[in-house]
Amino acid sequence: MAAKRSDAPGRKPRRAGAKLEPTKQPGSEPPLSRERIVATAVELLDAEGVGGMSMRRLADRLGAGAMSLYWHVDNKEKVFDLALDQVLAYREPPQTGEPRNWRDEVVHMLEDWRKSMLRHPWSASLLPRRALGPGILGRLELLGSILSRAGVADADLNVAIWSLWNYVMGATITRASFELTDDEKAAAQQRLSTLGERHPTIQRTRLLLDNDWDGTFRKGLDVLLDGLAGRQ
Amino acid sequence: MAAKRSDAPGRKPRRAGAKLEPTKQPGSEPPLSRERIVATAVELLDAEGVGGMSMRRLADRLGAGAMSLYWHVDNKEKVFDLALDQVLAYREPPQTGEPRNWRDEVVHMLEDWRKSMLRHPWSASLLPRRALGPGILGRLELLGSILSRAGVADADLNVAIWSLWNYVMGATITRASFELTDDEKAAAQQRLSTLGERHPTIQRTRLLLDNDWDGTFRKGLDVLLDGLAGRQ
DNA sequence: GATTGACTCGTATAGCGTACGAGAGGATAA
DNA sequence: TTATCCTCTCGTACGCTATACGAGTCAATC
Repeated sequence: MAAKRSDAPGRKPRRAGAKLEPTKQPGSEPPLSRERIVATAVELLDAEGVGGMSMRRLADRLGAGAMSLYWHVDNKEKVFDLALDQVLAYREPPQTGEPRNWRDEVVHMLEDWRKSMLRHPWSASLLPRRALGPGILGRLELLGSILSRAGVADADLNVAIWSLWNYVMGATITRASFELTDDEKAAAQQRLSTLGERHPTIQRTRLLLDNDWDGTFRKGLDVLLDGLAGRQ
Repeated sequence: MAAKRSDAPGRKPRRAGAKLEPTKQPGSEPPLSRERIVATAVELLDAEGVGGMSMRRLADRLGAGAMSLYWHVDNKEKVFDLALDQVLAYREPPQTGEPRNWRDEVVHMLEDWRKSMLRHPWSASLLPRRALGPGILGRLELLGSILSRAGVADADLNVAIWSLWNYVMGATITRASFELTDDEKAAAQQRLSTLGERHPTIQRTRLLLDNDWDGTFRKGLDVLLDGLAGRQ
């Protein structure tokens, strides 16, 4: 009887013996594993987007049967969670010795966060399903520790962390969802001039036509950090 | 031959004559229309969530065949877009005569925005698919005009608008995705204490256990507005 | 009366997530 | 050596999905 593999947290799924690989056909795939499934899911998501990621197609890419995946992973939702957390994890930079000031540190980490997500645009649309994996937790911890070292009082720390998180997530999701608009930009332009009298302000400032996403992100982040800095 | 109804922007789908209803069976449904489809989709989404909203079930609720919907609506994606924009539209308050200061105005509008979305939690997870419907555009215009009247220079206006938008969207999406956590809270608590040594800061500040979402939202918004105000 | 256009919907196709249970194959116990 | 067990794979099947296609209904118009 195939008892579903338990989900105990510390479990290592590798074979006990772990001598040499079972050597199926030479040139065949390595054995399935949660890690390989997640890595391949990220590839598939990158290539085909959220809609193109099906368990069958994922299994195909892995050279396995669709149902084999379910031994390693509860369900499709779980695959999404794992892929998302993997993408969001912070790979600490080599830590060049000089200690930056806290603002630069925060900006660097948050810009990296945003960049990581934009490199995998599907991650933005997956985010709304909560997934507090180790990757996200690691980022939050790092952010909190920087701010704390910078002198933010514990009583204000949660507000500071969540404000920055909210800003980054909102900016990234917005940016990612506006990604594929090139022919749509013409339509937006047209619609905007049509609706100009109803929307004079955003037409005047060309809000929807501004392309400097990175600059706008950075400037808004500065505004937020100004507000935080003024609080101490 | 059933030529698909065109999507020209100004079109009014109603019957030309529009005398009295075709009087099918007494007590039967009113005729299909885009408006009725969207309204019912919102109901269905409220009741069953994103996963429970299928074209068949929507058609059932409307007392129609599934394929009938496609005369009024391009595809399921479009239904989502329309439902989202409907929920996000700003129903201007009765406008009590006294003109508030700009900060209160901004806060009021943004809190209403957030509340509108949290009333329909699925809207947060739908947001990442861009949908620049009239509802969202109306909000953006209003926000821009308030800020402009408050003295924000045109050169800074886009950054201000996007910063606030980003913050609200991030906060709302985060909040909505953490919604259903009651038994999970125990798990989070446990995991947090287990991982306490790896995440000392967020454990100390009880980041994940803080329940005062509304207060945190408001405080963070104040931080951001402080930053904006200090810029003039 | 004939024609047209707006609208409804039955049927069918291709795909989906995943429950179920059989079975392969190595490890262990007898 | 044989029997048992555990881990892992996967073929089949079920119920569901979005939607393409085309036939059919009915009111308005010519």
